Amino acid sequence: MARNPRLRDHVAKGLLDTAARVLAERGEQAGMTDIAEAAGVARATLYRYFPNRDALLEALTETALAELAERIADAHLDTVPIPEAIARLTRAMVGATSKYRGLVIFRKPPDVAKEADRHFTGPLGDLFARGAAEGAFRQDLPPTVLVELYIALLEGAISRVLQGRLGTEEASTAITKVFLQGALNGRNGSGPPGL
Amino acid sequence: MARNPRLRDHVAKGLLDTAARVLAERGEQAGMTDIAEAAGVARATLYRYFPNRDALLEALTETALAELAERIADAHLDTVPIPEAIARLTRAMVGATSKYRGLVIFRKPPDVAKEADRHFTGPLGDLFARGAAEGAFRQDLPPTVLVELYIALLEGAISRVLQGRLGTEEASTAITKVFLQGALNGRNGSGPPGL
Amino acid sequence: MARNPRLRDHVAKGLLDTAARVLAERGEQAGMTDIAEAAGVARATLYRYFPNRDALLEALTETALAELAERIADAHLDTVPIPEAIARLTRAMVGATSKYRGLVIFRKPPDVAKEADRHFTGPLGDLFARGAAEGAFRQDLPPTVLVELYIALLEGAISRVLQGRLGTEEASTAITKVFLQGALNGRNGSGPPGL
Amino acid sequence: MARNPRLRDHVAKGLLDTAARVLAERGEQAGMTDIAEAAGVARATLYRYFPNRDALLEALTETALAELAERIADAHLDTVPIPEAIARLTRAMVGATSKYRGLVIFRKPPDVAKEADRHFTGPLGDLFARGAAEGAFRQDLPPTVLVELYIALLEGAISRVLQGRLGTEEASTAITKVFLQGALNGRNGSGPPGL
DNA sequence: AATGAATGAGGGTTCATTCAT
DNA sequence: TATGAATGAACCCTCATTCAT
Repeated sequence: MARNPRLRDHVAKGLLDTAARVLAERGEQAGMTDIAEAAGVARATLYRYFPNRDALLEALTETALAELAERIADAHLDTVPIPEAIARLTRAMVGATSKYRGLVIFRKPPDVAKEADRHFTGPLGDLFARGAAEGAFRQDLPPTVLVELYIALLEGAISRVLQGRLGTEEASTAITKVFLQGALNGRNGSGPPGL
Repeated sequence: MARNPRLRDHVAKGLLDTAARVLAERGEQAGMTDIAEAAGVARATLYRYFPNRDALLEALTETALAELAERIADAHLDTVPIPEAIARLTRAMVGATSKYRGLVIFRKPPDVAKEADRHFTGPLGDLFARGAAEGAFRQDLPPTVLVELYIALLEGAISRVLQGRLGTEEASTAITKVFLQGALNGRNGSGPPGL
Repeated sequence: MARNPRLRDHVAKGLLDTAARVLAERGEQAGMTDIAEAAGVARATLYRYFPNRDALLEALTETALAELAERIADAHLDTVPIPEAIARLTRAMVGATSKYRGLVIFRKPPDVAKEADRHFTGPLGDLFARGAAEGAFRQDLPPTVLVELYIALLEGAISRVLQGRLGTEEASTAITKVFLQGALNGRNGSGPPGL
Repeated sequence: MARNPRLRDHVAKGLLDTAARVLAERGEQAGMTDIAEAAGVARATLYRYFPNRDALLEALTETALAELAERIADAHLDTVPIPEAIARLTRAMVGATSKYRGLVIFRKPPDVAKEADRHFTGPLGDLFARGAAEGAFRQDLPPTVLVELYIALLEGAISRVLQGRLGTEEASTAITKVFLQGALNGRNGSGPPGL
């Protein structure tokens, strides 16, 4: 009785996990039926935990973003040079998102914008802002565009990881390498340090 | 009666155009009703031309890919150096897709794989194969991965163009620059040294 | 083709008839399923004619009230003395409503108020206003209360007719007699001694 | 343990009170959830006292009718003349029902018939039987019909009281007056001219 | 050939009811 | 005993698809 809320949260988490998996497999058009079925509960039970489909999706997004934020925080991006920071960020995101399927995280911008901005664009924006301030990036493209391209690479990589067309490590390494070489400022002749 | 097939094809083309427009406007969840309505015909008529929704989407993909292939062919990629080829290819793709909305072109991979491979992976694969043969690409990543990343960038760029977050030219230029600097082999003195 | 609208209206009328019957039988909580089933069509077909449950109920009410209004108009209440007018009105209403079940006509006041006022309260109000003006009614009760009681009698009578506990004629006669003797002005020496 | 049944009955009574209140407020479509919530117990607890919704409604009706019967008994209808008896009866019923909301008492006839007949039709039937025997009622309508009309007036009055369209006293007085004048035997020279 | 009409299957949601603690 | 959790059945509604004209 004392850990009733605990239990409840635990079940809810389990349902979210299942939902993540099912949405990843069947696509965003998977129905409540599919999710409930996959979770081994009745549809009505699913509704006990999430009052409607949107609530579930929202909770899913929130969870995914929270996990992501935690990983990003753990990476202490602000204590290392830009290249290393991007390498860490990439690994964090590709790793974290393999579970929550890119499509969920990178869903309709208006829908997630609020939460995403809080958890995600924040740190990422900080990182790129620092890079720009340090003159680490190439000067012929605005940092905002670089951010967009980086996210595009991430999305693509995550999507391919989820499809099994790329391994997690392989994908992380590849986009880190390509993006760093492609985006960093090569003026010091040095180039990014080895990964 | 002799040009019945002609006429039929012509009408089908018109329906596909409408479908492309409606799907672009209303998103992939636009219904047959919307399409038929927008085309000014009855739903049943739409079904006379495309036996079911999937057939329509397939035809749409096919058409889009064909248009794309034409543009790519027109670019004569094989007559110019790799960097220029990639620049042309990028412009062609970003430009072409504005009509058929990325989501249609880059639909569920298993669905489109067949057609895409025929029209699209073909030339694109040729290009990257030539690049690999010429040693134009960095050696620490397999060409297939580079192709994936390139496509990821394209998808992201197109998506952002469609959302109005990036201009067509801006997007083309940016991904060309970043991808080239990031993917090309820097041994010829340019770019940062290999990672 | 020419009588397409005709046909459509005809079918819609049929569905309304069935709906009236089913709602009368199963009560207001009868579902779209019941109605469609009773009409021998698929539920989706029912929705072709009435976009949702409320629309159907509204149409039903409207139809019932229209029929009622027609009957009332035919009765030319303003050409006869009050007692005869009330007798006619009663017959008209009890007769008309046997089909559309009182519950439909006398539904939630806020819901039907608009239409009801237009068709129904109008003539009825006129009649009682005239009666009041002529001094036909007893003076110890306000005419508005008399209207309410009259309607209450009507509702009760109709309900009992629908339940088969009273015959149509029997009910009409009874409430006419009782209401007239009870509501008319007995100044002509009649009426039981005062309470 | 000895007064377990006592306690049980006491709780059940409390639940019925709450149910009466909630049903009066939210209408007959109030759910078990609403009732349990308003009573401050879990839904399952409600089910321990009333095995299902119908049982609860039945118990509610039973209670209401019992209360009614008590009031009627208190009125000692058989000790006063018919007109006074009807006046008392009317006040008793209109007053009593404010709590149990007419809709509960006058529910689907087949459902309540059993109970109603036992508690309610009994005394009321007795009253009208006496009236008929005394020759108090008009002779041109059978007493059974008069009973029906009287109940119809009661229902209507109660309903209007509950809707706030009529005051309790106002309603009681009005239907008493109208019904008496309308139903009593006018042999003493009264009555409106023949229809 | 084109269409209005009809439909079955499914989607989200609610609610009375049962189960297990 | 009281309760939170779980559930199945039903409801309203939509949409891709088929039928008959």
